[in-house]
Amino acid sequence: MQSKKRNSLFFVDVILPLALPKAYTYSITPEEAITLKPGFRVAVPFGKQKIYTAIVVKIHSLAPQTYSSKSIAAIMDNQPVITQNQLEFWSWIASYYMCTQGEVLRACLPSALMIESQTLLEKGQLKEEETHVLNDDQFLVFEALDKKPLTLDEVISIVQFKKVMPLILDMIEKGAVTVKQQIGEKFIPKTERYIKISDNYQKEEHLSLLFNALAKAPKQSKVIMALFSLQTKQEPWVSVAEVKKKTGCNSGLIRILIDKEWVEETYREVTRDVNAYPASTSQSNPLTHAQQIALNEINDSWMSNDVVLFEGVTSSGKTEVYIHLIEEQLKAGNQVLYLVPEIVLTPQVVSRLVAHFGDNVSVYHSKFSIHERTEVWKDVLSGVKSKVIVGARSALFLPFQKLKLILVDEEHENSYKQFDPAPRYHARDSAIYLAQTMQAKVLLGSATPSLESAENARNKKYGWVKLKERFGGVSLPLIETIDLKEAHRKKQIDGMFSTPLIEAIQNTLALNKQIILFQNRRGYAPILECLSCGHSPQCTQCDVTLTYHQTQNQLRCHYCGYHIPMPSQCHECGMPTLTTKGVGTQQIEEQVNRLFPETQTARMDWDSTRGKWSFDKIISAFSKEEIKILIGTQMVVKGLDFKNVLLVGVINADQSLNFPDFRAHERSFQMLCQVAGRAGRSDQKGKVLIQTYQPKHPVLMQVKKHDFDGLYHTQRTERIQYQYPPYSRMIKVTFKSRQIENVNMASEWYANVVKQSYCGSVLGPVFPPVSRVKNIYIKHLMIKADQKTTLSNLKIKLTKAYQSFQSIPGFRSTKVAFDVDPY
DNA sequence: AGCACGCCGACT
DNA sequence: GTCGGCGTGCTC
Repeated sequence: MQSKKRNSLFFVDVILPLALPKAYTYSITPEEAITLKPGFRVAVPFGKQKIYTAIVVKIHSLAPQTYSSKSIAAIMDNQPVITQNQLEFWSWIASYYMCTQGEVLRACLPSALMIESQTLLEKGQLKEEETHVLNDDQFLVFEALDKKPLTLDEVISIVQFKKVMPLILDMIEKGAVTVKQQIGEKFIPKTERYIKISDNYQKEEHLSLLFNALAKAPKQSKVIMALFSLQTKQEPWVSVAEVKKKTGCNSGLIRILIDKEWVEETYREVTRDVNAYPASTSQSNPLTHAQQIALNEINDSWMSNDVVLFEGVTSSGKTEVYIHLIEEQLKAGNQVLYLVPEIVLTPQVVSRLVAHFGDNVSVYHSKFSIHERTEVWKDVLSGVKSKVIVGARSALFLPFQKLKLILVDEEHENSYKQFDPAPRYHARDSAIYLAQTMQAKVLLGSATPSLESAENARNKKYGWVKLKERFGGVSLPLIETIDLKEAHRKKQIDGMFSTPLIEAIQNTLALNKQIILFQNRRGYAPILECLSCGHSPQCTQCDVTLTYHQTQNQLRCHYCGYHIPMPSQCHECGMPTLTTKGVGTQQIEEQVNRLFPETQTARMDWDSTRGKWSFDKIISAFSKEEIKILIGTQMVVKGLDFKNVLLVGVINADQSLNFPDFRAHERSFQMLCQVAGRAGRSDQKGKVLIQTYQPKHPVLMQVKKHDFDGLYHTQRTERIQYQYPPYSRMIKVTFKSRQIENVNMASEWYANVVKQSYCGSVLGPVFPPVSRVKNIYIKHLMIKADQKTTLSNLKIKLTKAYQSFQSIPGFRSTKVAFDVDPY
């Protein structure tokens, strides 16, 4: 041990993927000191047993004075996988959002690049006859992988020595080993359904039997005929999509044929690279006059501003302008980052980009498999492929080389903010910082900008370009409110549907047009209630009422996944008088099916669309007009472009307007405008009906007039008056502990310390609406930095207070988390 | 984040 | 008398 210390002249400081406040120092050999540079990955022993992948940030020869350093286990790269620019970006994120660099590292590196002790290794593609490329130890491991996947520790016990990292890395290189998918991010291959005529009926003579049986079912025989004509000798299977296209039949009909065993079904995997996104049918449109002007204005504005706010009403063709901007950058050989709020919700955007830029486009999203993500990471790093990255917020962390443009689409969306775990960053704000460090330009696009961005544009901090004309001169939809109070009084209501809405749906169906019904999810999950005693079943581990899930006939907890079968009588009083209360999309779908039994409907929310491909299925069915009425939450309104939708119904606007949050009005406006934008994207003037108990609400009046400026001015006045962002800055501090007394004491103590050192406002601590999750109690403290105090000053004070907090025994078991700009 | 060490309650 | 709960401290 001693000899190690004496011999070491060279050291590396590394970031470990843990919530540790500082870098750790390891010793390296002179040869390693020549090889290593900042941005290299090294495997390091940490603690008694663990091995982690760490990132080198500094190479130096300052021997640590207070401890003796360990030496690294292995160098994992031939060249840096993290750029210098990224390291600087990490450190900014960590300090701005008050977290550790390790947490940032964890959030941004694809896990395949982060092998550690518990990572599972699997047998790779390498064939038995090619195993001569492996040495004896490697062969031993290779064989052991036959039985089961191994962890690094298990590999160590097989080969009987500790430094297995070089060995494993070499095996990965040779294809003998791959990193196993982690639980929770299972690779779900995209599948497509195929059917064929059952083997029993394939022979001529049996086929006639089949047709006889189907004599009275012309639709069914049409499908059989189609199958017969589409199948070939080599390929009896025909894709369901093709059959549907040819015969216009629906899934129900095919189901019947399968149930009768005349037809068999199977699912086949479809390759899932970016090009699997269907190339868009829309051709590259030359810019309209208005778009061309906007494009010029954006370019002009970039001369004097790094950030430009691009306010374009829905259907004004913002994407077309983006495409031209991207084109300019590609010609110059630069990289472009196109941020979208939720990648699953934007297959149409991806399709259009692929149609224009082909192989240059890569998609990056945390839902992708680790292998796909690693692929994109390496492509971006090489700077050769992947020139245009379409991604959700985490795409910000890719190793860009020549990033010169960042597009932030739907800039106002709150899904750009990460809430948990750390780093709790805002992708829009972080993008602006990142762009600065790379001399890149930023374009913030939105139909309804956030108040922050609008304010920055007004103050000339950002450029401001507006595109008010809808593409092809499509007129804005007519927006009307329906007074639910009056409807109740006149008894013009059936469940959640007022008579005017029902009539509008009927009229739209008669025109053979489509309808979207929108239900805001917030506060509207159905719960179970006993009519006799008023009891509602609660989660045993969280402070929430269980919600009713019809599909599984279960009561579930949204926070921890706890679930029980639907009870038949009340647990409290034993009476069988249980009813469901609250209206979710499920209930609306039931009512729609009752009111319009002949109509094809579909429901789309986070429960009904697990995984990204079921979402695609609903979308494609709706765009092919197999579905007439689409019922859904927030996700139906995002980035979807349906030509045939003429009516949008908002079931209830109130719960969003009345939400207790200073952003409720801004959010409601943005949401309703976005919903409204789905109506009438084609030739005909669309219609939007909003059911509400407050038809005179100022926000609804502004929505009706498409009056963003009006909203902006009323909101601005309000925010200045009450000192809400952007006229103050906020930091939320969260306290968590198993013991309720601990959270109470710890949070009170901390609040007092902050109050003494700071004269701004400290709100709380308070229990949040859900104050216990998985048996852990939670308390929140809000701290406002007014204009006198800078945000960084406040952060310093909060950190100091936290340091004294940590020195108090008894508080150590209470976890503290900071959320800067918690919006 | 893990993991070991250490001090208090319910079991053989 | 031990097993095991989780509070505390440390990891280069």
